Amino acid sequence: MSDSPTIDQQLADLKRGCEALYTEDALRKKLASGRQLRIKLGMDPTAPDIHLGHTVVLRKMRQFQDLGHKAVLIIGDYTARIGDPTGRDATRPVLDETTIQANAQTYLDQAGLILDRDPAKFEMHYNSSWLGKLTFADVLQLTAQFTVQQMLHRDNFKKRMDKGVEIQVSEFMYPLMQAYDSVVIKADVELGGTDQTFNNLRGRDLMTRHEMEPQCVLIMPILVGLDGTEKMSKSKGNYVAVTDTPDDMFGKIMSITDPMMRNYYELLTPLPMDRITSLLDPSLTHPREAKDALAKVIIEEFHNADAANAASAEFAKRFGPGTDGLPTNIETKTVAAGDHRIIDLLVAVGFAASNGDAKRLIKGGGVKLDGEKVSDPTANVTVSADAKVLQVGKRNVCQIVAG
RNA sequence: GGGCGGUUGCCUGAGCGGCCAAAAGGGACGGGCUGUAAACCCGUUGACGUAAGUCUACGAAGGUUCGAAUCCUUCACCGCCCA
Repeated sequence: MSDSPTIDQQLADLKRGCEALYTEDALRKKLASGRQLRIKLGMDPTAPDIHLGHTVVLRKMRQFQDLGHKAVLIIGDYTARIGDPTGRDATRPVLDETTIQANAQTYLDQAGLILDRDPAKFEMHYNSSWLGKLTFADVLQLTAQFTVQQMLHRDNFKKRMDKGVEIQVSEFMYPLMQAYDSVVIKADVELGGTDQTFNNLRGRDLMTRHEMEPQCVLIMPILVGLDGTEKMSKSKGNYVAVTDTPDDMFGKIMSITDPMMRNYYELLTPLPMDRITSLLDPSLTHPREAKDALAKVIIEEFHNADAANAASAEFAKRFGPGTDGLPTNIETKTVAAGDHRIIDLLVAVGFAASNGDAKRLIKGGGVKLDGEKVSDPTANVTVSADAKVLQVGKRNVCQIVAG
């Protein structure tokens, strides 16, 4: 960021938000060496949609890049054949080649929103390019560097043993392969989430055995999802995708709880800590404002400042006091002209999952037509060229036109 | 190979042969209060039907019953114990 921060400053910045660092002294030494460090980040090409949770570690990578170091992205296309046992209590299904390629590309596109793709600071490799060339003898040699005890020590293997859930022998290979990646690309630092600790530390072991300077391992915490309890993940639906629209991002971020703001600020924004502290002090900043600022900073990163401001304004217009609650751009749905039952319209525009659902919404008092609450589930609506505004709750609004 | 126990709605989980579309909690959704925050309060939560009601659902397939999520048989998967 500034001209040339001291090593201590650099170290402090890099440690921000981080959960664990193996080891601080080693990293200091590497930073002090003055050479461009090779920062490794492995990517499992199974989940193509990047969300804020993934960006925690990507942002850390970007920090290294900004200090002049090189991001070395490993697309684990070969490791994906096994499936990372991490965080699983069952074996993962194996992906086919085409899917892996497509996912890797998507990942790259989206990670590019955060990483600096300047070739001087960025490298990408598919680990199939070296893992695929190993002979059986090579693999044997590799396996000899690790022990079964070491593997069984690992938490999730242990759990699966206890529960009697099968563990394929091949799954033991996953950490080995990942460790081998570090050897091949001569990593100085490997980044990962807490769930990667075991794998990343194996990289240190293996490098030591290869008489290399072992990589440092920088572990970032897992970002908690919008619900405030589970980790952010696509399957939980508690995520903000980097490809979300500014309005969506804004709305989602505004819905997090106040206590979560600290975590999000620290892990998802570049703001200095003292600034964050004052934003989070309710006597200095109203929590709503702090959240608004948080949302804007995050949106700026994936879109731009104008989009962020627009999203904020739009949000205020829709949900602020003294407004009609209607979005600026109301989505238009076309329906055949003539009379329709209100419940059919609700289903047709996707606001209700079924007729029964539509009736329930009406009975619950959640449906409005042109601003008027609808209370009769059997009501009919005449659709013509004049747009009628249909609302369910505060979030779902569209206008209906004959078409 | 033998013995025992389990498999229920989005999830957890209770379910005397009829009163079970299935308790309870969670989640989700709608309403209230707000800062679309949290907490809290209220309501809803299989499909179709204005409704009466009909249909589909309790691992799978058969069977016994006027009637089965509940009983029997076989199968599948899981757990525990013995060899």
